Amino acid sequence: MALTLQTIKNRSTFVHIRNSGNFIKGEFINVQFLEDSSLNGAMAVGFTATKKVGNAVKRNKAKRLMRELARKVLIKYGKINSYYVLIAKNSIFSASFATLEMELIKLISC
RNA sequence: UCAGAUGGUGCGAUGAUCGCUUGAGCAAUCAAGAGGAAAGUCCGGGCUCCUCUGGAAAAUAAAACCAGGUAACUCCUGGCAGACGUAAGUCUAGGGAAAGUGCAACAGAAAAUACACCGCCCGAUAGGGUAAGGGUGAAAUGGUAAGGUAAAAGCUUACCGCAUGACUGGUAACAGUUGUGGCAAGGCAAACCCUUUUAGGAGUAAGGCCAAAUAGGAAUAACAAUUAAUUUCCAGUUAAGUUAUUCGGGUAGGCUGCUUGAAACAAAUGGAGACAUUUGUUCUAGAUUAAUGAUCAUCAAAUUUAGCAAUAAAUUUACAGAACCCGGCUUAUGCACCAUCUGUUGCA
RNA sequence: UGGGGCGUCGCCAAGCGGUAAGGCACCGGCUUUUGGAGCCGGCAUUCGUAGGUUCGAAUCCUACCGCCCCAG
Repeated sequence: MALTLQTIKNRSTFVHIRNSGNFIKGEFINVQFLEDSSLNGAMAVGFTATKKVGNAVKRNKAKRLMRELARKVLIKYGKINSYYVLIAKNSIFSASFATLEMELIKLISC
């Protein structure tokens, strides 16, 4: 499977997704989702950890966790030609990795 | 044993699987990959650009016991003085109040030139002498004792304090000894200020290079049946216009700056120490939505729960993430360990 | 990266070396049949935190914490 996972790097695309995409609320992470046919069969992921999550160490840790989740979950279950933005919540550190996986699968599939 | 002082060290280890960043390689793959504070951005430098021929003064800001260390510092080391502590030790913006200006609520007679409010003494009053006694205040113009006097007073003497000359020790700050003076010079300079010393400004988003699209600029050539100016007409010229080519500036973006450096480690030598010198070995992060993670196993540590205990289960560790680079300071920090030292109690 | 400012009662704030003004809100009382309005009284013990200077600090100095603004 030749599915490539791009990362979103521009602020303008983040704003675009936030304005026109869907917002799905979860227990540990929130997801923003937008379908776009101009991606040519790829999938793009962005990660957001605000200052509410904690200091720099905690924000980095949250991003790493979400990156790992994206690699394991989104490649299998995600839709092609779509943007995903994962937003960390404060409770992400209290959950184990397996529960996070289950949560993300549930959020994506609905 | 308990309580403390100073200085220092470490932060999980090993293996497997899946991944991330950089470098090398055609490729397979191989190698490397966060800290003592990376933090706050509080100081000092390197590096780069700007201003200036070079300097000086003013202004502003900072520093302020002595000697040394350092590329430099407001940093560090050693010492001196003062304060605190039973002690080991700790702390100190620690120059100048006799250049000048200013401040001190309330209370108190008086808060700074003691014009004496009460009191004491002389005296018939007027007036004079007197800082010993008022009980205020944070602070009241040397303290105690004796002599002295009308009452008093460094007025005199002794001791203590203070100031100052000389000598001795010390590189010096300073300390000690001894003589002299007879108390003069109250406090606040983290109030203004004075003295001495230091400082040009901006920052790697500095600076350098490459360079789309769009818009605009310049040059050259061509087109003219157009418009305007040259008083009118014709020709010419100039300025507008269109097309083509070229040029440089420059935005997005990219490359560089970027990691070999006052470098790290080890040993020896010098020094009381900070530190310096020599020799050897090593190359040790370079991201830009910003790289170190996830899962499993064993061992080690901590916490919680259950248990009389052995032990079992769960959770993972404190503070915290490089962003041009060094030297410091400050702040945040759990646990374990090491070295030297002090006091107390008990025993010998 | 560099520069500047603020923090005082629940809210808005004055004071800038000598016992922390005021307004709104809140509480109690008076008045009223009741409420409102009015009148009287009450409400700051670490002046963001810690240390220092001083006889004395909200005020001066130093270091932290939080918030806001400006330039690039």
